[in-house]
Amino acid sequence: MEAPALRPVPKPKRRPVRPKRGLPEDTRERLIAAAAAVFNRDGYHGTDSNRLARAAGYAPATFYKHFADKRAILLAAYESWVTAEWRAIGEALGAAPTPAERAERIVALVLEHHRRWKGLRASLRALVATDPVVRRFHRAQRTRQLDLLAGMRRQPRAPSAAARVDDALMLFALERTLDAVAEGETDALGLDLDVVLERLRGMVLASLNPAHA
Amino acid sequence: MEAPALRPVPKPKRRPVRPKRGLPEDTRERLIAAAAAVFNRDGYHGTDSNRLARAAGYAPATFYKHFADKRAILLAAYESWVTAEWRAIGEALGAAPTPAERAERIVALVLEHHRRWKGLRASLRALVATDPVVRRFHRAQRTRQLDLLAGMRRQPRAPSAAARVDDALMLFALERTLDAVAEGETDALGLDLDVVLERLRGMVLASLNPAHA
Amino acid sequence: MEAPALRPVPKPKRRPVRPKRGLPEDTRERLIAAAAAVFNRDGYHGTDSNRLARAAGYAPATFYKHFADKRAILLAAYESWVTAEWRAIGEALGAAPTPAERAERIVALVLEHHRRWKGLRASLRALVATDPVVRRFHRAQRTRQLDLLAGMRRQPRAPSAAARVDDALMLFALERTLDAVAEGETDALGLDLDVVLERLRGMVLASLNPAHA
Amino acid sequence: MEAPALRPVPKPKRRPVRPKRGLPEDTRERLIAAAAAVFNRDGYHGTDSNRLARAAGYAPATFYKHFADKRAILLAAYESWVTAEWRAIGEALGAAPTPAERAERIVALVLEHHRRWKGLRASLRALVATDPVVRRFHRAQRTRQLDLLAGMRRQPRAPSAAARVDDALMLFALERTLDAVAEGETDALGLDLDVVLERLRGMVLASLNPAHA
DNA sequence: CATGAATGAGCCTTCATTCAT
DNA sequence: AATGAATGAAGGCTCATTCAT
Repeated sequence: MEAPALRPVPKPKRRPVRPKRGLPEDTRERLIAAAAAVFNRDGYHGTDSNRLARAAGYAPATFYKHFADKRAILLAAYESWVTAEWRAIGEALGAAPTPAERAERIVALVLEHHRRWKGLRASLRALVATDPVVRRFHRAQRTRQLDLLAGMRRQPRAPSAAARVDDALMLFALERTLDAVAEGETDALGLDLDVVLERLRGMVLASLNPAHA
Repeated sequence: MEAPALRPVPKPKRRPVRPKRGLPEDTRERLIAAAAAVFNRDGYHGTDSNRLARAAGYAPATFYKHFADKRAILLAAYESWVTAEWRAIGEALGAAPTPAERAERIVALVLEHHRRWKGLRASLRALVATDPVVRRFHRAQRTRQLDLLAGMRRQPRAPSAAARVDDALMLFALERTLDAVAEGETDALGLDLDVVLERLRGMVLASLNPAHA
Repeated sequence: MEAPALRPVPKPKRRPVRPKRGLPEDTRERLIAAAAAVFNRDGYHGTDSNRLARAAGYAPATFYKHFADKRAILLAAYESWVTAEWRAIGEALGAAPTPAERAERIVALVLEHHRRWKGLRASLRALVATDPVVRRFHRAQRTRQLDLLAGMRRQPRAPSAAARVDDALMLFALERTLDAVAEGETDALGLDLDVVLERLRGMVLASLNPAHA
Repeated sequence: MEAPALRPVPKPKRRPVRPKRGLPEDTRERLIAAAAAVFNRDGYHGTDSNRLARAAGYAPATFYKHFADKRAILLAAYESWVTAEWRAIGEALGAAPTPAERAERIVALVLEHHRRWKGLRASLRALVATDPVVRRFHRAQRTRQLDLLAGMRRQPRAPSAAARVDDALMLFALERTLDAVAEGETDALGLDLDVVLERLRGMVLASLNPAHA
């Protein structure tokens, strides 16, 4: 599936132009895009399916023609989000020749993504913590992410168990820290952003380039 | 405030004995303990205030005599949880002579706590992500935690900005990883638990003992 | 259970006096009485649980404190109805010395009941036809009714299979015909009410007094 | 109007072949046949007009090109049902020389019809009880049925009021009892089917042949 | 201090029906 | 003639919270 445009819309509130009678796929993508924006702004527990439909310019019933329930659209929005992030990283890496540059790009892009989708990520974490289905989905993404990371490494020899642990721990730390940065937690703790990012770049580089470690 | 007994109760469901008319402070603590247990089992959004009250043996209205709202009791349970964890760590450290032993104790204790209070922590993360008041409270705890950690270090010279960043990053990584362990995420990813814990011990030791790094 | 007052209330529509804070049993009976009246007036599919609650002077949530769903209150109303009818018949029979008088009383009382609760009975039939749980309940009532009828007979010797069939067929015919009378179907067909009732009395009498047949 | 094929279809669920663009009359009959089958299976309140249309291989809007609303198609299905039953009875009577054989045929055929269209009849009863328009329609059918029955009698002398009452009561009893048989109510009451049918045959015979009574 | 019956607002979901193609 | 995406109104049910006792 092509990822729908994941850009936060600036509080539509009033009904946007009615996109009456579009292709189902377009409707679905409009719903996903609107839901991502609304979740990002109001949180999963802060909206309801009627509002999600209205935000995309549709009536309540239209929502249920495309998604079984609120959770289903959250998963769809999550998938879009992951796809968009990975595509961005993939593109950036193609243009970065040295491992150091790649590490820098990764940190920068992930931070940007976490910043832009701060609220959506928060809702996601809330549901991963709470909802078994969302948790399953989340773990599948994580597995793919680990595999991708293994493939990025310079000398992909037989991947040792320890290497996979290191990758996973790096991902946990990277993600958790950049969420903290995005949400202002590091600021609140008085941490210097440049130092934080420098450390993260080091972590990512060490992970991509384990020979030098 | 003394932390109330934070032990997960195994599905009370049936009304416990009514402690009718005790000291207000006792009532409050019973409510907190019951709420912690119920949040841990069913999640914050998985219960309601009536059930919290009943789980402690009180009527709905009694709940509101002691807490302004549902969030307030979550915060109280959170505070209890943090207090209990820190007290346990403090006690354990007193009995651990070498930095390596201290690191080991810390990892073991935090893991045990995260395992036991898996559900409560999940709810907490959900609300930190969502609710500004909970977030503020959470940051205050984090600040205290950072200060505590700085105090634990062998040579508490002038704490550099970089050192505080390292501490914070270590805490993020430790906490995030042990949540993953507690929730079975590392198992699902096929990671070897011993290796994971070994790495974490290394991280904590390096943090306690920066001179050796 | 004492049967609540089953008297059709004349269109309350506007909220009656709030019976705030009564005994649960009183509330339950008020809800049942109001539901019986509303079902009788608007039909089962013509109301909703919110309206049933309001008709009894309560808020929607109160309804669900006493009944699991709309069907549950229909069953309760049905039970009240049956209980009331049987009690009336029992009382009338006590005062009727001869079988002929008893037959007359039975026909008259059942007709009166069917007339008064025409709409409720219609809803009941609709649900018996449609809902397995209501059907089960209905059959249980019918069984009791058959047993009662057998007990009324003059010489209760070994009840033959054929006698039970005759009783059942009599009940089917009596009930169906009196529903037709109550709903105006016999009028619409141009049938003479006196003749209809005369025939029914004959049927009932033959059933009570099989020796003479 | 020719009665459309009234045969219970075994759970179409998946869209049947699209008969796109046929004669309007064909479309109408396909819709009626599908609706009869679906009402019979799921009940009037257990489906919606979209499903009825899809079951016949059409789109929702097509339904409303042929029927004013959901009730209209129920009435059409009802009419088909009655027509089919009467035709079957008419045919069977032509081949039955003696009154006793005729009575037997009538009971057997009506039972078969009630068994096959159990669910449709249940919905019908529900709506007759509830909806004035359906009730009117139902009474018109009943009047025709009474007239037919009067015509069947051996010596159609001046039809007395009492005779018409007897006919109507017989019809009520026959129909009600055979519904009970079809729905398993008589089984649930432990009634012997042979005895029940024997009694009904006697009733019908007495009605056809009043001179012998 | 504790009660528990009662609540209003609102969420999730469905359905009979329409309209632009 | 047929379509099918779209809909507004409403129904069933829950929950955080209150108030008379």
